Parts: sequence; C-alpha cells; structure tokens
Amino acid sequence: MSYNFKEIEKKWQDKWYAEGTFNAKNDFTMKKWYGLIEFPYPSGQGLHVGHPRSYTALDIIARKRRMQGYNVLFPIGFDAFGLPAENYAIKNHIHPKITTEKNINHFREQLKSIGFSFDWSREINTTDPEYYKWTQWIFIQLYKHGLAYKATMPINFCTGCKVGLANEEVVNGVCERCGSPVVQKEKSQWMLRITKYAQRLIDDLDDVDYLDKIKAQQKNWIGRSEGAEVTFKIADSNETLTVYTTRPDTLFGATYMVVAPEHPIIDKLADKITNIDEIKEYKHQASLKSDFERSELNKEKTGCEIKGIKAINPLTNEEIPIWISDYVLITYGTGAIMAVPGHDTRDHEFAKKFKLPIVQVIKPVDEAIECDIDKEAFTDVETGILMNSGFLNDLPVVEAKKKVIEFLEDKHIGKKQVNYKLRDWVFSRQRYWGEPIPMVYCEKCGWVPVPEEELPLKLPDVEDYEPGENGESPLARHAEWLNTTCPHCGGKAKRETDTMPQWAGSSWYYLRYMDPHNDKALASKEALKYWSPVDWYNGGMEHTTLHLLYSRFWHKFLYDIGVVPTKEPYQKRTSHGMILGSNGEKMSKSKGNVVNPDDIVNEFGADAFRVYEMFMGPFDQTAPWSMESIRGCAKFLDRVWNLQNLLVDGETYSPKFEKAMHRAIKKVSSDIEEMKFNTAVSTFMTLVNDFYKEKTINKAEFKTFLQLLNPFAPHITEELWQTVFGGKEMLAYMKWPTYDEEKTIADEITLPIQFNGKLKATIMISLDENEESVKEKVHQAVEDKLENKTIVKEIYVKNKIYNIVMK
RNA sequence: GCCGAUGUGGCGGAAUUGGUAGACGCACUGGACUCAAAAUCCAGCGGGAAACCAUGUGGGUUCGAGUCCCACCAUCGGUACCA
Repeated sequence: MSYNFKEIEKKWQDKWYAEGTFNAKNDFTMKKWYGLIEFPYPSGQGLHVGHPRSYTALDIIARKRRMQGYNVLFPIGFDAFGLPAENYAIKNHIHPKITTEKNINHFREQLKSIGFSFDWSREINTTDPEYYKWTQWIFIQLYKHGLAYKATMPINFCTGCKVGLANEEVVNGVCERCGSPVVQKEKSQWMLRITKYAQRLIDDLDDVDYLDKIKAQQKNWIGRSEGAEVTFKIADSNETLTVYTTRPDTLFGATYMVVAPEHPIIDKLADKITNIDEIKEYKHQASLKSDFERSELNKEKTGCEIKGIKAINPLTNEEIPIWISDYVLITYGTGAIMAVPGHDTRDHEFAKKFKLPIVQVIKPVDEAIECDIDKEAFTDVETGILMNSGFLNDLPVVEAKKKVIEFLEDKHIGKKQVNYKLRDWVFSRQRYWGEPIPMVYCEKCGWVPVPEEELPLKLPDVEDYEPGENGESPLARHAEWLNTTCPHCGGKAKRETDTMPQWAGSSWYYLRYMDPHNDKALASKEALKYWSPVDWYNGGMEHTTLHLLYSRFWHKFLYDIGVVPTKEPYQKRTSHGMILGSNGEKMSKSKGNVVNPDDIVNEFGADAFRVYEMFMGPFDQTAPWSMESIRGCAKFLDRVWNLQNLLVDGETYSPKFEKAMHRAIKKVSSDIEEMKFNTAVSTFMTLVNDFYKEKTINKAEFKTFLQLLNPFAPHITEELWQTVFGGKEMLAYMKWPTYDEEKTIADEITLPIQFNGKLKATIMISLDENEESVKEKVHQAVEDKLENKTIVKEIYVKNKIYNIVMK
C-alpha cells in the first residue's frame, strides 16, 4: 500500500517553514557548521532537476550535523542579475524586476516543495538594493586600494545588433542571437587586478580541502610558469627588444625573433623599417580577426619579416632577423619571443614555412633516442644535454637554465621571471540589468567614487533596456541618471553607465548570509568571526575557474583590509556531476528531454525524488535520468512505510539484526561524509529487504532506521516517528545514532578456498580461528578435488582467503 | 597538443582499497493473491552442457589483479599558438 506523500509532505513543510525549524541559532557559543550550495539564477524555466542533486546532498549533510549537535547555517538566496532576464525584457517589454520577482516566487515554492532544510529567514537576492549596496561598497574599497582601474580593452561587438556581447554570447565567432559576425572593438572598461593575487591564489590552495581536480584546474587556469626575461639589442639603434622565455637554456639556438602585431617596437622603429607598408598591412589584417579566429584558424602560421632592423643574440652576438606574426600574443609575457626552432614546436613550424635557420643546441642524453632536428623540434627537458652552446655545453637542461640566468643577471641583460596566464578581470558590462558601478567622472577630478553614505546607488527604473549604438550601456541614454555633480569638487560630472558582471553579486554572498539584515556593514564582526569560513561548499565544476576564483580573490582582498577574519572563504569544496536526459544527452528544450522537478514531486513525492537523486550514481559523476529507476525508489519508500505492519516491541536490537544495525550506522555515517550517497541508499534497501525476509522489525531497530534515513527522506521519517512512536521531539534534532565497532564484526566468516587463485569452494570458520584448525577444515572440504595433484604451497591470509598452489 | 576524469551484465551501478566480480536498483522470467488487471509478496536472472570464459585492448608483477606497473584504444569535461 502506498502512503499519502502529498498530504504528509505538505504537512511537514508547512510546519518547518512556519516555525523556522531549521533556522540557524544566534547562540555563538555552540559549535557551528556552515554548509553552502550555489544559489540559483532564477530563470524563467524554473528549477532544473540538476539543482536538487547538489542541494539534497548538502541538505543531508546539514541535517546530519544538526543531529550531531551543531549550530547549522544552511542558507539560500537568488543570484538574480543577468542577461536572460534582460533579454526577456527586451523581447517582451516587461521590466526585469517584475520577471525576476515572479521567477523567484516560483523557485521558492519549488524549493520548499522538496523539503530542503534551508534557513529561509536569511534569504538574499543580489538585485535587492540593500544587498547590492555592499557589492558597490566592496567595489569602492577595491578602487581605493588600487585594485580597480580603467583600461581600454577589446570587447566582442556584434556588427548586426550593434551591441557589446559577453564571451558566452559569442558562438563560433558569430552573435548567438542574430548570427552576425562578431568583431573586436576597443572600449574603456573597469578592470579588477586579480593578477596581483595570482600567487596567493595558488599558494593558499595548500590550506584548503578542495577536491584535487578542482585545485588542479585552478592552478592550470592561473597558469604559473617560470623562466627568464632576456633583452636583445637592436643593431644600429638604442632600442632593445625584451622577450620572455621558459627555456633560457636554449638561447644559443635563438635564430630569429617574433613580435606580436600590436608590439610598440614597430611604431618606434618605423623610420628604419624598409617594408613598413607591408608590415602595416599585416597588422591591419590581424586586427580584423577576432580572438576566436586567431586561435581557431591557426592551422597555418602567417607572418612577415620586418626588414631593415636586426636583433643581436646576446650569447652568439649574431645578427638575427625580426618577424611579425599573430601566433605571438601581445597579452602574454612581453609580446615578443626569441624563436628557437630546434626546440619549440611552434617556432619549428614557422621556421620550416619561412625557411629560417634551425640550430640544434640540445641533444638527448641517451644517444639511442632518435632526434632529427630538421624533421621535428626536440622539446624534452628531462633528457636534454646542451650542445653548440659555448659555456653551457654538456650541462643537463635544468643546470643550464640556472647557469644562463646567473650569466644574464650578471651582465644585466636578463633576469629570472615568473609569468601567469591569468589576466585581470574585465568588470564592465554595457548592460542594464546589473549593479551600477558607483563611480563618477569629473573633468577636473577624474574618476571619483560615489560617497559611501550615498550607497546604494540604485539602478534607475527605465523603460528601454536596448543596448545603445556602439555598445553603449542603456543607462547612457538617461540624462537624469547620467548627469550628476562631482562628489569631490561639486562641479558637473557624469556617472559611469556600465554595470557590473553577473559574477559580482556571487563573489561575496556567503558573507551576507552570516548576517543578512545588517544595515551598518556587510555583516557584523561577531557573525563573521563565528561563521567563517564556510565549512563545506558544493557546486558545479563549471564554476571552478570563474566564480570560485573570483570569490577567493574578493575574500583575500577583504581579508587584507581587515573586513573578514579568514584568508580563504571556503574550507572544503566538492562538486556534483551533471544530470543528463534519459537519452544520455544534456537536457534541453529543443531535444525534448527536460524533466520538470514539479512533475516528479507530484507523481512520486519529494522524498522519492531526493532518494533517487542520491541513488542514481556516484555523486561526482554525470548520470542520465531514468523514470523507471525513480519508481524503484518510490517503491522502496512504500516498503519503509509498510514496515510498521511488521513492528514488534523491543527496547534493544534483536540478536538477529544487531550486527546489521551497527554496520548500517557505520556505513551510512561514513558514506554521508564521503558523499557516497548511492551506497548509503543501497544500505537502507538491503536492511529493509532483511526485515521483510524475517517478517519482523522491533521498535529499537525501526527507530534507528528512521533516524538514519531522515536526512535522505525527511518527511516520511518524521511522519512515522510521530504516528508510530508518538514522538514529540522532532527526529531532525535527535541525536545521530552511534555504533559499536566490535558489534560490526562478524564472528563467523565464509572463507573462500582457491586453487591457484581460482575459487573452488567456501567453508565457514569462526573469526580468528587458529590456522591448524582452518587447514584441517579446508583439506576436508576439498579432499576429493586434491587427488592426483601435487601441492606446491598453501597460503592462508587470516580471515580472508585460503589458496592452494599446485601443479 | 596539454590537464582532468571515465570504461564492469540488457541498463544505472557495487566491490572492505591486492583476497568469493556483479551488492542495491531497473528491466526481464516464473509463482502466489485476483473473475481479471494493476499493486503487493515470494523465487530466479553475466556467458557456457561442462571444463571453463568474463571487468575497453595487449603485455607485465603476484600464490592471487576490476584494483598495482608498462604500452595502447575509446568516450566525456576543461584548456589551448601562454613562448
């Protein structure tokens, strides 16, 4: 018989959320636990079945922590600024504020219908002026500390819509919406100096408990490399050309140089360049290409020799040619390289194409290794030995690097240098639906921050959100907003019309949860001290390099200026796998494989939904949705409900189930900590099967079972606890069951007997039975099979296995 | 190319970390209940008549390998001319 989940789940949800059952307590003397999930973007489509995977997982941990006596903070909010709401507004002429509010209401109902133990009294919304007041405040602090600056940067510009586009809106080099080509357009933008924190963002990963793959991906993204800067003289000139290289040891093999098209040396030496028109034409062609084209259409390298000037290799003193090519990027290193075609694949390709000399300066230490420098660059560092390199000859690569850097530093023509791939964060968006950047431009005083007492600087209510011509922000059209007075001199001034990117509000939201209604500070010192850091943060891998890195950066800055008490925001970071459609493809409207959480809750109930999401597969791996499997989980809960029909009295576990109970407590407890939810669920199922097999369960067993299952299926378990046991106190706050290690160990063991590692039989032995006795039993058991065999040796691994090696 | 993962029945997946491969669930088959169906309960369920064969492929280490080592293949995610 099925239980009435609709009625039961509603009943408990109403009680929990009306009474604030799961709200964090303001008792700062208790031990605390702060669990965080990525707050959703309230899209028009409503909740995706992917959201509850992460939410259920952390909800289970949060619920377990409450039972373990922690003061738990498990908050929820909405990351509500962003493009979809704005695009929807442009299309349908409904203010983003209205759609956002509507969507949030929908999300809130959906989230409540799944029974998450969120503290709804702390709900936040990034578009609330009382919230973004502090987002703006942080920006001003960044500006005051020299970490926010204006720079002219190329942006993606759609030639059709005449708007600036975010990178995510550029698909294969064309505009996602209209399909017109996207070009790069120079625009003055606010930038945040995240690069200043690059090294600390790497180093401090040592102090946090993130999954290794998350650490690896962040390190990769920051992209630290060690090498040297080397300065080359330009022949017959006072100019020099500085390059960055990770292989200074190959300097003797540098046979030419290459500069990026945007490199300033071309303008500086324009008079000397004999083919300046050709070079200008190359520069022009390169500027027409988008970043996308420069990287995607790179099958064939292009380039052009800069005639009339030569560089001098500081070690060989030979004059070498200088080329221009767009495979060298102005944004990395010095925008110029020394080319060592013998030992760099790209330089080799370029040298081959333009018939430039290739010199070998490294050979493999093992002569047996094939190495034909004319065919292919030899790039192996581990096995390399220097040759044709004067004072570096015969040194291994690692030694040669050290020695050459010493030499360069001694002669003041180079130095050790560390570089990062990480670039500063482009913080401006020419969009309406975002936090206004609280800056004012005054002809006399330059950029001046809005005084802090005037925050929040509210986003004005406008009717037209269309981006302006040439990629101007829609706010630029609103004179009333635009024109203001300079907070510094009182003269006429104009406001910044760009808004902040989607990432701004989410970079510090976990701090606001600690004290969400504070109007004096982003949170009180006491709350920050008590709740920091977030103990466990779960989210998607797709946020590893942007959101996670950005918020670590902001947090470190806030730490530096004494606002927050910890160096890192999140002590532990884990990630969940994506949920795919039943056909194994990503869920999308066009593929028609989208599953709506509301339908699942209606048909199977919230508890079944939660149990299924945890049971479907390993938590950190992608998993396809299956309607059949969720039915199995609903059936399991029916069986749990009907256990009450088998119930007998009993103050303690019956001998029949004692071991099973202790083992289940142990297994479920550790599985939750390790996020092995799928095997925890199978433990529950096995246990239920055992109760059915024996057609009995006593009260002690049932009580423990309900407690263990409560974090996974909170509604049905509370209901059974109340109706069957007459429990007054809520299960959710009862002490988490404990187990006795000794009682998890079996005293009888099935011992496998192998012949040459292959299973032949099993026997029962008692735990730690002496070897003589085991041997006797084994031989008795396989006597007949031993005829005509010569035993070579016998291996007994205590309580594990008995293997007979024979001929 | 580089970085990270993954590969086990018809399907989703287990496997105490080197010790009985296939727990648990789905699907399927049979039985009970029912006038009947659904639901429920019980039983079976990798292949093979068996010896045996089976954890992407080929080697290796070991008394013993899904698990460790070497060389590959395939799929997915991230990143990409980063010098």
